[in-house]
Amino acid sequence: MSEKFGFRDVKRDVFRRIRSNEWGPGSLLPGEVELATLFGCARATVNRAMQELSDDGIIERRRKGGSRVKLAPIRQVTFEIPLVRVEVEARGAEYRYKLIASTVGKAPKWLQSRLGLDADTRLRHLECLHLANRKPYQFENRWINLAAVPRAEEANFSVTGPNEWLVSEVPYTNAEVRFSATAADAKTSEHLKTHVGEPLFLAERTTWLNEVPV
Amino acid sequence: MSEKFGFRDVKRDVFRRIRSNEWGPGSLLPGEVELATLFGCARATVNRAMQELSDDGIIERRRKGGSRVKLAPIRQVTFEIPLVRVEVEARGAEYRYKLIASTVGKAPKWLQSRLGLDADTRLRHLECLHLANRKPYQFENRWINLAAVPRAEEANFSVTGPNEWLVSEVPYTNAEVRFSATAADAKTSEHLKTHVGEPLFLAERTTWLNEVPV
DNA sequence: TGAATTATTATGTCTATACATAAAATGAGG
DNA sequence: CCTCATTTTATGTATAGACATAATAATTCA
Repeated sequence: MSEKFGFRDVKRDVFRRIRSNEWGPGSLLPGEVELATLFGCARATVNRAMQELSDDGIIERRRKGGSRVKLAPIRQVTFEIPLVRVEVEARGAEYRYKLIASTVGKAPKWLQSRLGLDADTRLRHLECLHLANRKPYQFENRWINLAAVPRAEEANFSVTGPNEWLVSEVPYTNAEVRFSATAADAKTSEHLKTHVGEPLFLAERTTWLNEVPV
Repeated sequence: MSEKFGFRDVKRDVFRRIRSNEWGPGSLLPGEVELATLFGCARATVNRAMQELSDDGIIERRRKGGSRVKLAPIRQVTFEIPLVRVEVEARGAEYRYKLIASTVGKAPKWLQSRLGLDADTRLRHLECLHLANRKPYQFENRWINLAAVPRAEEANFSVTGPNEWLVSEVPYTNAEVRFSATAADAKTSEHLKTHVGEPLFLAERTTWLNEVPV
């Protein structure tokens, strides 16, 4: 017989019908009760399925007036930022890490204004190189706000990179990531990522990753 | 008195405690029943909250053995790919679109192998320019698989860009997006996005976006 | 002792029911 | 015909209770 329909099945099936154009973009699709009887399950089950489809950006829902297929799909992309080490090792390459420079001091002006820091905020500045098979893979240029992460002042980054260190020390950071591609001169081609820290406990991080073309 | 605790409140509060390091990275946090009594709500409510935190990549859950705070936060980033037009207009600039070239023919070899197409798959090739305040903003170089979207053969792209057209015509495409920054010579700096179509009805799309530095 | 079996436990999911809420539809006055 | 109050309706959320499932812990037996 037909097995039980769980919310995953419902979700899958609704999604299938959307893809197959049975329910086209913008069209109003059946109400939860209707779908519930159609699939032979409780409304709550359908609800969860639809909720997730909504979270996934497939459909749009409004009280009274039902759910409709979103006009513009694909608009959100989620992707992961792997640790460099993991990234390198995933390619079967040998990972190496090298600390180039490490200083503690005040923030340069442009950084102050960009992040809204006090003039006398002390930062630790690190420059490190990540290597894959002995060849430069990524250059990491990082400022760590010592007011946010005091322990970073004494940490030893000669073995472990600051990224991995932070990940294991700092609970959570609200990150804002921005990508832009500027014309690449020999040493300055960049993906620029800016992590702006959360108010209370959190790190404010700024990272310039200069990717050397493979 | 204390208002009712909904799953949002639970989620918020648990998240707060994680950020404040009350429950640090890797630590095991209380079970659902415990949290339920703590917040004075049903287990199902807590469950939903935790489920979402899990979806958001904040915590990790395992049957028997509870939920723990993820070691590596921030690893996923979700961002949106806006329509170029919207993006431009959001900056208060005047949007203009211009079709440069439009041909129909077979796929070049490198494209065939990249997407796994038949040798005689017919594609429509478009080159368009998106302008902001009369200045070039983005160059769009797009191939549309006519086997997947037959109607694209007759569509007129002189007024509406192919992206917007597709969005309104094609139900859903499973997209794989890849970014890379190659050294930018005058006309070829690129974000490369590859959309691999879904089996049945879906578009296979390939888009090179050459961003001209502002 | 070690491997196989069973019990325990936390999460995963479904259900029926109830009430809340936002928005559309309706209807009453003006 | 317009405006405002009222009703209707689909989704949003909470709940108790039940069973499923996976993984660990405990126990049994060879």
